[in-house]
Amino acid sequence: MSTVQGARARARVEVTAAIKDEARRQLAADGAAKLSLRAVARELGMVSSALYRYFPSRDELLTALIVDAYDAVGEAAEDALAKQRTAASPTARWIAVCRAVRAWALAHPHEYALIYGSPVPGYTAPETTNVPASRVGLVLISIARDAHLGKGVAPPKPPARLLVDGERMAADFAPDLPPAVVVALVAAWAQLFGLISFEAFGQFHRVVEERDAFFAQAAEQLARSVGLVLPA
Amino acid sequence: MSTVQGARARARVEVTAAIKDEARRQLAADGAAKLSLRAVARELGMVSSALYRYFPSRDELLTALIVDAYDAVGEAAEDALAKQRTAASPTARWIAVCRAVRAWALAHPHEYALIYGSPVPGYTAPETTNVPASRVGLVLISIARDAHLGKGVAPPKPPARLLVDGERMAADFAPDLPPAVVVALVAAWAQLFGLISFEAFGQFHRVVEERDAFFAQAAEQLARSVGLVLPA
DNA sequence: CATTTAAGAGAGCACTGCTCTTGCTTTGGA
DNA sequence: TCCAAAGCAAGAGCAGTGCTCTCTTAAATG
Repeated sequence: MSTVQGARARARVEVTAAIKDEARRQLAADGAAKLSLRAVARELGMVSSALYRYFPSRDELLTALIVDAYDAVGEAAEDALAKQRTAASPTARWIAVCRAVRAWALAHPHEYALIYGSPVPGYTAPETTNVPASRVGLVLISIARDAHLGKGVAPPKPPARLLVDGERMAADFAPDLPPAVVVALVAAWAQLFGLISFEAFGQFHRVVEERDAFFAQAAEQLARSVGLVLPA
Repeated sequence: MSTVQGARARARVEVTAAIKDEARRQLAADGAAKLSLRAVARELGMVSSALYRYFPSRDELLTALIVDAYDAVGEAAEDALAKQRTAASPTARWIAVCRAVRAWALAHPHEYALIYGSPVPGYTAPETTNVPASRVGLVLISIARDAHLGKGVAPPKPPARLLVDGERMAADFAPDLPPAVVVALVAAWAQLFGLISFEAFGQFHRVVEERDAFFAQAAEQLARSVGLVLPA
């Protein structure tokens, strides 16, 4: 697919990309609330109505940016893992991935807010975001799987009803992981983004100063909570 | 203070309250992005320019709602603690407070998003929000203090630079707590809101179904991470 | 009672998302 | 090759927004 179609089609993907780029620029500068279709069009030298040939509404443009943002964090996480895949211990890999996600968030706070802050559009995230949204989670799962194939400290056993959830999730994502580990992983996943969100959204202002060290410490504790053993 | 001033002054506080109430209604209905000064004024039977006698801008109105929301969660947490103060173990109190905060968030998702989601206004939260914003944190600290005055499992020792942060925070909020515990508390605080935010913002959609049990399990793990011992 | 003060009403500015109609250009089939 | 069909840009226009003025009326103060 994407064979050499007519020049018209190529122009279309270029304009589409230009719109997204300019929108991302404005997003990074002023935040999602102030992203204006008219301003994007103005900056691109076209009239606002022309932009509707490419994105049927402002929310659709935002959705496109959301998908791109999910892919960007996901890629950051996957790259961090790839760089450490063979050498380091599972715990070191876990911490490296956590660090990478945090670094991306702090470097792109508005894009981060778009995906992990309050949902901006009419409350329902489109289905197209589901796959890119799970990339970071899958990276974390893969680290835990590698670790638990060897030895690993089992997390505390959850009650039976929760284990049902854990089994279903394990069936979907990691058939060889014990359900209790999957449950702990999901919790760690949410907690990781709690740490990052508080830092990115300014909740640590005048509270935590040594943020790198603080985050490293917390990421280590998260690794422990999913049963990864610490290097001596 | 607040002595019986003229009837005009009383009308002012009443109108101010009515504006905030209507704004809160619209916030709960459609979210912060769609909160409109003109719509609030319209609903109250006044003209939009009159509203500016009470709030100098839309952001100031939002700030007032933010302060109220912080106070509401804070009160929910304090009430939950008060109900269990004498009877239950520190761990049970911790979980009760966590549950109360979560319940408030799920009951008022838009107000929750206002304070723990992406920062809406021009990036700087006013200083007036600082005190109400710390109420939940103070409740968590007080539970840990009660527990650690007796016995408690010390969290892993952070590196020296981080301990400096911990000592400063301890000096501010809990002089009798070991710095390492304070550091762990702040991490648990952020992680708690990570769990709640993911649930409130729909990130657990089609992932976690047994959310009550899941949250209880995670809250228990958080208690453990700050050194609270579990009841046998 | 006179005067200062506060509040509401209304018009208006600059902006937004979005729709509709009007022309122009590229495209693909006869 | 020509011609209809489709894609695209432009412009006007609608309804809505935050916010700022001016004007008038009602209350509080001296």
